[in-house]
Amino acid sequence: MTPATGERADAARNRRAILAAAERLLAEHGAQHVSLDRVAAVAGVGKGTVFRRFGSRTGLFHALLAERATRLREAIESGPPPLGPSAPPRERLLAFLDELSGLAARNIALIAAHERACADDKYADPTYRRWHDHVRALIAEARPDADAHFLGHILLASFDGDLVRYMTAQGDANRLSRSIRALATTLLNS
Amino acid sequence: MTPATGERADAARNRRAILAAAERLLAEHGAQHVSLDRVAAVAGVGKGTVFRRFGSRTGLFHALLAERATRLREAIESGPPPLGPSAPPRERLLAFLDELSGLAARNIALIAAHERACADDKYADPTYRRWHDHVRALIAEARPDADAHFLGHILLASFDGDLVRYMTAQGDANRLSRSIRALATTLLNS
DNA sequence: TAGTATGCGGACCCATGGTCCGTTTGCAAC
DNA sequence: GTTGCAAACGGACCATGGGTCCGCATACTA
Repeated sequence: MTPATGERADAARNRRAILAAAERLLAEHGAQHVSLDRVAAVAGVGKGTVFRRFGSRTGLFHALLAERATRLREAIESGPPPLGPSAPPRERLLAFLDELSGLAARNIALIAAHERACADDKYADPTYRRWHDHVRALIAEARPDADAHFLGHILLASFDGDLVRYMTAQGDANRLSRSIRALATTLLNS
Repeated sequence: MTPATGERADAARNRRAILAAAERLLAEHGAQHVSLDRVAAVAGVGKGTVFRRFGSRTGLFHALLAERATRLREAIESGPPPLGPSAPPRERLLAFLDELSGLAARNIALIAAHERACADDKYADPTYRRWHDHVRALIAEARPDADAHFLGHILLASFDGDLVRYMTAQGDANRLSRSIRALATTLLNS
């Protein structure tokens, strides 16, 4: 994230190393066993460097998630339909949820780590807010009578770490996205 | 919870004191500032006693929640309709969700504390499992075609600590239960 | 090549969950 | 009462992990 134009060469190198290390530890051990000490060690930098770069544990995981979500964000903001602005809200919402399903399924450990890093006041997390704003706006457009704010949170709850883990652990790789589609369709069509 | 017939008098007294202390701290400070040291201090017992009684932080909050949920559990298992077994699934589910809304609204801090205590593998928590089993069975009965397991988790996600806090912080005391009713109705009738 | 802002790293601090064990105490048998 | 002991107590102690600090190193600039 944030290439920060004026960044010194060693700083940039370390930033990449830290992100890569966190990613690797997340993949190897669960979300729960990634301490910043270990991240620093694996990245080959001091602990202080991690904090200077990312401010906190929360900041680190947010950066990691934001990096992963960049493409999706761009597609939503200015891409072609069905993700982009020109598609009708129903299709756009379904397309967005599909993409998010894939993202979540591919990054289970990251989602879980990010979740617990944001445990108090998860609604404050920028990525979550962006997603929620998007979903809420689409719901409000498609169904002006509903509590779009509430339903937005509910739809995004489909990507809760435990739920994604459960839904993808059954050998049926598409169950998650299928069930979410069904849910969203129901909510939009009723 | 668990009166444990053979329990010594001092043990019983301390158990009650600990639960009361936890409850009080939860109410006074947020869910995040309740350390077991403080609970022990406020209860007027040693830290070891807290752990001997409840095993862990998770165990303590589970006991607290279970205590609060006892009445609801009994009503579901053997009470009169609409909560009890003799009511039709639709009404039964709506009644259950209503009760849970009230419970959640009255115990926001506890819900939040319990949530983070069960952060890894929340589906392992006995109270959550009981609720989910109940909801899932009712959904499956009313709508055999749906992914009842998934929808059960989604419905229960309505009682996420942050969401409850948000929904009740707007001055409109009934928004939570209204929106959940609407959601459940939609899911059951589609 | 020298000067400076930027970055580095790891020792350090502290909060907190969890353990351990010597001491105390409730309870029951006599 | 007295006594014996299982049960419970409590708080010192440990390990972990997030976060801070500051003297030292180094990438850039003129």
